[in-house]
Amino acid sequence: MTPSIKQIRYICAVAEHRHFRKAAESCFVTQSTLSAAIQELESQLEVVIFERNKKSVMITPLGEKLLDQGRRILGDMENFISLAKTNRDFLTGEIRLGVIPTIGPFLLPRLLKKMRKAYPKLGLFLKEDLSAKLYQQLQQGKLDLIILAFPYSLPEMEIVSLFEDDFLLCLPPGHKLEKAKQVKQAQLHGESLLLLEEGHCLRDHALEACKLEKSDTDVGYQGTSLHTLVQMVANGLGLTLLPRISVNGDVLGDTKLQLRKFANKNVTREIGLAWRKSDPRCPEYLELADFITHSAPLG
Amino acid sequence: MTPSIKQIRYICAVAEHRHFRKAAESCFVTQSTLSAAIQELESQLEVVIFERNKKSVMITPLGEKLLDQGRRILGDMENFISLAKTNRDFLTGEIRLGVIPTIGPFLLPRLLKKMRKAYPKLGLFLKEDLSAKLYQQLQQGKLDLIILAFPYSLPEMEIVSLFEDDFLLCLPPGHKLEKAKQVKQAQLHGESLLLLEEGHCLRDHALEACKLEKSDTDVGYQGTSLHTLVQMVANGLGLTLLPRISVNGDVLGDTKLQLRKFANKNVTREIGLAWRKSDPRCPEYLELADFITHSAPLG
DNA sequence: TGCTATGATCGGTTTTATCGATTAGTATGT
DNA sequence: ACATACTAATCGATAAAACCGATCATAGCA
Repeated sequence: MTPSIKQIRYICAVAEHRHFRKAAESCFVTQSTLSAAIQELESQLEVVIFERNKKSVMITPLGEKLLDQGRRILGDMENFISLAKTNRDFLTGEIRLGVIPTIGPFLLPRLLKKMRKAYPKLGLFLKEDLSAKLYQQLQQGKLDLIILAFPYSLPEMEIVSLFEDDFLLCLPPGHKLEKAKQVKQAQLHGESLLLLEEGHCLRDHALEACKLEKSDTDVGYQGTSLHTLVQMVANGLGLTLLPRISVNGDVLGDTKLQLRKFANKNVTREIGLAWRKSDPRCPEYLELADFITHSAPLG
Repeated sequence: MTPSIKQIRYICAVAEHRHFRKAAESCFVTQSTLSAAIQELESQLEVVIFERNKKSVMITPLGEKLLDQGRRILGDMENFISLAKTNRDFLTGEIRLGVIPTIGPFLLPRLLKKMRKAYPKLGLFLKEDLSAKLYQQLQQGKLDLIILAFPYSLPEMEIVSLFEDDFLLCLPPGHKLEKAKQVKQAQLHGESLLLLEEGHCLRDHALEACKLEKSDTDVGYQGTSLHTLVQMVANGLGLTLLPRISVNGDVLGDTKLQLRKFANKNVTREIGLAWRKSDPRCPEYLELADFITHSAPLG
């Protein structure tokens, strides 16, 4: 049997007041309650903590040791409570979050649901836009936090990495690359590679990841969103690269498109969180980053 | 409101198993009990520790911190219990204690009563004799512990001081020294000083304390006990020195004898506890010494 | 569409905590 | 010597809680 916090409290009170009735008062209970609790503790542990005399209360040597340890327990319990208190107002209020279109629709649905549970008092204002626009608004203080894909230059901003998001090759059924379990970057030369229109960082990251030049792509067709691109591929207009996060986010829908991993390493983009270096809520953002990393790495 | 140990236990169990039902089993309660307890904790602290999904249990960042602190509390509680366990068998069994006649009758009555309460499982076998005899028996292992007055030479023995016991001058009503509130050692010259018979260390300590030679005393009368000496003083045969411990122990009874303090410092004897250096129960004796010092310094 | 498994919830029962009143024992004052 | 004041322990009754078993709502899987 384990002693209760209350019992520890009681013995500490008696040690302090050296008087059962006064100790009981200080604990807001009657003397009988306190006496019974201490007797129960002593008999359960089979030790004598106090040597009661009708006129005075003495503490046994063993009692002194137990009291010392007991006070430590109470101290730790206070720490536990104040830990909860100080963190209670952590991640509350409102945060204005910007996300790029190639992340938002796939990451946010699950993430927001979890966040509502973990941080019920946190209000999130959301904005979806291209990296450059989000950066401007972050600078101006119109946003507090942005989720982007990196590498991307963000002077004056604090950046933490959330997780790696690897690219998958998306091709229509019957395509000549369908038989390969994995593809290599070099096999894309000469293929009609469909990408998002200018401004989307995904476009640059995909090209960089596949070691391709802009001239390698068929600029005749450009998608306005990943969903559009998928439809274009389904209609036989070419191939495209999809970030895993979008695949996990069901960007393919009920199309019959195929996906292939790259044999090469590091065909990825990095998803990260950024905020103004001067923002005092930095600790909260770090915790939020931790939360996202641990709760949503695979979309 | 303070969390209970049980609640801390429950959250640690859930963190360990990441599963409410299994955690509940490990705590020997039903899942409903555990769920309710954790919910109560979370709502009282106004924090979210676990993010429940029908399929998995996640721990919030704050939850991790609280769990860390919670484990500390549980650890401290275990220490508390084991502290009690290891000390439970401390000072149990039998101890053979020797005491000299000028201490025993005055110190033991109160002390033994307190010890019975503080160490109910400790049995004490008592022996009263002169210092030299006690020392011999301690050497031979016929005693475990002796209480003597010091200075006294005890080769091979461990000695700890318990408390100082000062001498008081005891005189009959009407004596010429009665008017003085305090007396000086020098005033005793020429007085008829009654002492215990040879062999009692009190005799030597009293002479030493008063800077007197043996020849200064009236060797015609010697008492066999302090009670005898008191009766002799009451009958006008002279003065005597009484240790305070005996006065507090009511050696005077209903006599009308007067007591005077000495103006000089250090007119005292030292009461101490001794045991064989080789005795493995040394830690227990040290604790016992501590107990005596704190519970019986003034008899 | 069932099937299984999870955590939350509800009603009833047992257990525990607490109180007020009383008792027994001790020191103090008359 | 006796009454008084104060102590901690004890007792019986009652209020509070802890706990269980059964059920429910929901999510994932076949």
